[in-house]
Amino acid sequence: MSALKVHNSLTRKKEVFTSITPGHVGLYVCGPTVSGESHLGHARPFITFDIVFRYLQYLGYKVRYVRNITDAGHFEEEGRAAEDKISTKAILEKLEPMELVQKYTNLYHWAMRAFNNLDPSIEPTATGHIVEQIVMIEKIIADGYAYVANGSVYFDVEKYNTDFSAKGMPYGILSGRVLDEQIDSTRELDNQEEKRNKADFALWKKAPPEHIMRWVSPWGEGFPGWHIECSAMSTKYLGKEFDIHGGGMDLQFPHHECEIAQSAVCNHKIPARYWLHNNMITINGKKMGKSYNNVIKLSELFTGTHPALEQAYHPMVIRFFILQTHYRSTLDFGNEALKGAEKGLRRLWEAYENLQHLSITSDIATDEALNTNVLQLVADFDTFMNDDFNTAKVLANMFELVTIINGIKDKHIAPNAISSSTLTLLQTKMKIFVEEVFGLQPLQQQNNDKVDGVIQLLIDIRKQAKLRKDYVTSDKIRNELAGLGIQLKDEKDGSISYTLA
RNA sequence: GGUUCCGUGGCCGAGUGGCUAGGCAGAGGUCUGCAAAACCUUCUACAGCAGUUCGAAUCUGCUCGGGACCUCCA
Repeated sequence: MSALKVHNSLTRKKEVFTSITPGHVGLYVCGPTVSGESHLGHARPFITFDIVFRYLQYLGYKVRYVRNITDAGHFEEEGRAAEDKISTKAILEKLEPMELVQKYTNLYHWAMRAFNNLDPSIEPTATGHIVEQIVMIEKIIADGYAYVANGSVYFDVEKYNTDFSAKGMPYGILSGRVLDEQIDSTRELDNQEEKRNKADFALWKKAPPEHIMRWVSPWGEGFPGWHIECSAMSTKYLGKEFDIHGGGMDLQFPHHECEIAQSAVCNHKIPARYWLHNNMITINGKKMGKSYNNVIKLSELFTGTHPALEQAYHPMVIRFFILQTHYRSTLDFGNEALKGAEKGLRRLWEAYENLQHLSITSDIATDEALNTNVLQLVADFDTFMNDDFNTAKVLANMFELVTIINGIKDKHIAPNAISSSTLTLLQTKMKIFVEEVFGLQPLQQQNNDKVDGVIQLLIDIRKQAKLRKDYVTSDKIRNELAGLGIQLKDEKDGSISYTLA
């Protein structure tokens, strides 16, 4: 079997993946900031790296998957007036930050479960690691790469760049930026005057009196900077150097660049060997993001309650939609595309279920070419996934197999065209890739025995009506069941099956 | 302005030199009492121009168009 290759943003090349510790993989992915509800754009990295997590396990690795929750910082709740935060009301009327954080963490977990994303091995919170962050900042100050200014601490990017360029780790190594070029282009920010250099970034921010999230530190009351939590937590749980760091492309600069700088000072190494970045979901060609005011929240997506949505979309449709594209490409949202994904997924799933019920007794294939073709299509699942997780190509192969599966079921293809061992392999591999690697689930609920009994009864009545040529009755049964979302299908052999919408 | 990516048929998308992915939609057909489903066949492509090459969607240059990052952002 071919070796797994991944596109490493650090080297801008596709590289063979080898883990630091044989048999084990350390995977860190930047999780959500829980100051608001997750939207479709957020779904992409979590589904993308869920596939990475699942596939690495399929390859036999024991994976420690760390995905943080950012619950510290300068937060404002969506739609809540800013003055709430600085009010002097009784404590129960005030916005309690951990209450806000809890609310959105719960919503986030709800969405992750709906997508059938596996739980990460460790889900550390920034607020739970204030001490680790402070220790790390102290180390950076002690080494001379950070300075205190008016209760805040800033990272000295210029000094870092000078010293660490000599060690092969210039600031900008990940994003391909040259420090000198960007100094002029950095815009004005708050408290800019505290920084020695515009490119410097905060490790610790002094909390103004009205700020409600604050912790005691050697530099006074404040809260951690935007990048330090990931460095502190990835080091704690995965070590000074680990295998894969993932996240959205928009995090490449400055977030991941800053992480590298912080960790390099403390641990003398670039923290991760492979940096994987997923591309954005766009809407009308523009990135979905809160600054563009074009986000569709996951709850809106699942219920169809957003002006841009023509209908509700099942979480599995979203998952499938995302898998149809390679993770490094942008993916454009649209109702037509989502509806197409829904239909495609239904077709795939139905054939997948039918496949599990097929049986072939002969181990001699009567159609050698078809048999070979099936074996190749299945073998390529691994080949394509090993090529930087090309889920789109795997799905294309699956759909070619769908046609063959349906052909055998409908007897367009001879029952013994493929051998029983080929069928068994097909059944096994499809199950592994559809359910375990891709994490897909059926759109409809599992059939309930009682409901099934009722429907079978109606099917029998309809059959009898048809024999009498009483099409009024048979069509009534068919049409009214269809109205309830139950679709009857007359099979080639005269039997009738049904699907629930 | 700096860095960088992209432009594939009605829609979403795969694809880095030759073997025209795939899904959805459209058209015709088979099956069916009629449908649906399924299956078979089929129409729309590689932004434009020039170049390299026996041969380019794929390499090079230019033009046009769009995006991302440089600020919280998946």
